[in-house]
Amino acid sequence: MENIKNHLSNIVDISENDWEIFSSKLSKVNFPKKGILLEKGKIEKYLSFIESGILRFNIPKIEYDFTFAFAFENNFVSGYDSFIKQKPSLYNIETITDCTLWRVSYDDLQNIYATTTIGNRVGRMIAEELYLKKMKRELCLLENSAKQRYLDLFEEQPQLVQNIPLKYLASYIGIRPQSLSRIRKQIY
Amino acid sequence: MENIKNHLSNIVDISENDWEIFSSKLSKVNFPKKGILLEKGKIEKYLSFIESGILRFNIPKIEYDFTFAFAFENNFVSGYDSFIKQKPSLYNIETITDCTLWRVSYDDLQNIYATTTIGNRVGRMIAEELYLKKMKRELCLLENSAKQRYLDLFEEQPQLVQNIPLKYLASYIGIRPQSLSRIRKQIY
DNA sequence: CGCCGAGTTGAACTGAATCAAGAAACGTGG
DNA sequence: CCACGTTTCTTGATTCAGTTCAACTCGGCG
Repeated sequence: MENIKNHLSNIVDISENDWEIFSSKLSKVNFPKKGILLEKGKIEKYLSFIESGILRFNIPKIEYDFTFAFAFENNFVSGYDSFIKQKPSLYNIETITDCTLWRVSYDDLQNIYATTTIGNRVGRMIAEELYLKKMKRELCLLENSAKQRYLDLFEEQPQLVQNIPLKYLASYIGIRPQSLSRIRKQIY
Repeated sequence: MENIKNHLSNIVDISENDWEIFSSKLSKVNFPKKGILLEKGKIEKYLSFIESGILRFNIPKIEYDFTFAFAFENNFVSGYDSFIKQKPSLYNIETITDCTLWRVSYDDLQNIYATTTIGNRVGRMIAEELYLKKMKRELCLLENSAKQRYLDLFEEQPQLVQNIPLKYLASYIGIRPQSLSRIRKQIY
């Protein structure tokens, strides 16, 4: 829980009082490996902070299971578009490893938004943070080759990439598992 | 200015009073075609709403000028990452056509954030909106072929795409101008 | 032990990049 | 308002990265 505070403090000053209000609504949850946090078609009820573990965002397609994002320790995770609009999610979120999360429900968060200033600040900061991440990714997808994207990911999350099956990584990078296998071979 | 209110009303209820506070800080600016809103290396001072016109986000590279995003009428535009962190921007924002904008300065916005609830709500909503757009784009870049991305863009912004030079579009779609030229040929 | 999903490897194919040259459109100054 | 230079667009030939289809290996698990 201390990690969440640190994480938020990096972006904005939070008074003890504000932190009390926010943190009182957080509850701890454990998910086993391959657990489903959010199912396609369902509405996201939570905004979660990852204490430990790795998750993936995926679209279960007819042809193949398509992974387009990951979430790691000490970050927020949510089917944020579904969460914001409270409409059915277009994708699943599932755990790749065992996970421990701290989460706040939509209703509680709306309550915090409505009754406190810090709520909206925190909400804004989280949205901004997620935006920056997507922005970075957009540039990465446009500018870099598949090989470079793999190397980048590896550099950012070295120890974690080891734990993710190749096929998920391939899909995230935007190529086929066969191609990533060849790229790996070419690197080592 | 009424457009901004409508735009925001679509996402959240704003009281007349809140609107007064927010709108009092907005000022109108005109930019000619090829005008520079934000220069790489400078810090973004404004969050702007586009009353009319089209803009592009670009990175001036050694090899070639790289356009990675556009902004259209009735949307917010800002070097948002630079704006949020008040750090030098990694890219330019320039106008493709003549533009009329309504903008609020960083300081005024921080002031609104600090003194009102609606400020943070609006800020949160804008960040969320930008995030949703990037999210959509991420999926588009990963799932679709260059041809499909072009058709998508064309469908979304038909009359506007006409006004954008091919080379900017190509770069946005993630291919070379030559390739887009061939794709166009293939379509018509 | 045998199965199954994950990863590797090969060969043929395809979409897009690159290099290069010419045509069209555009802007500026005379 | 035309002439010129510059930028943008088109088209061709070649190369390359990544796809597809297919066969095979490896490791884990019932």
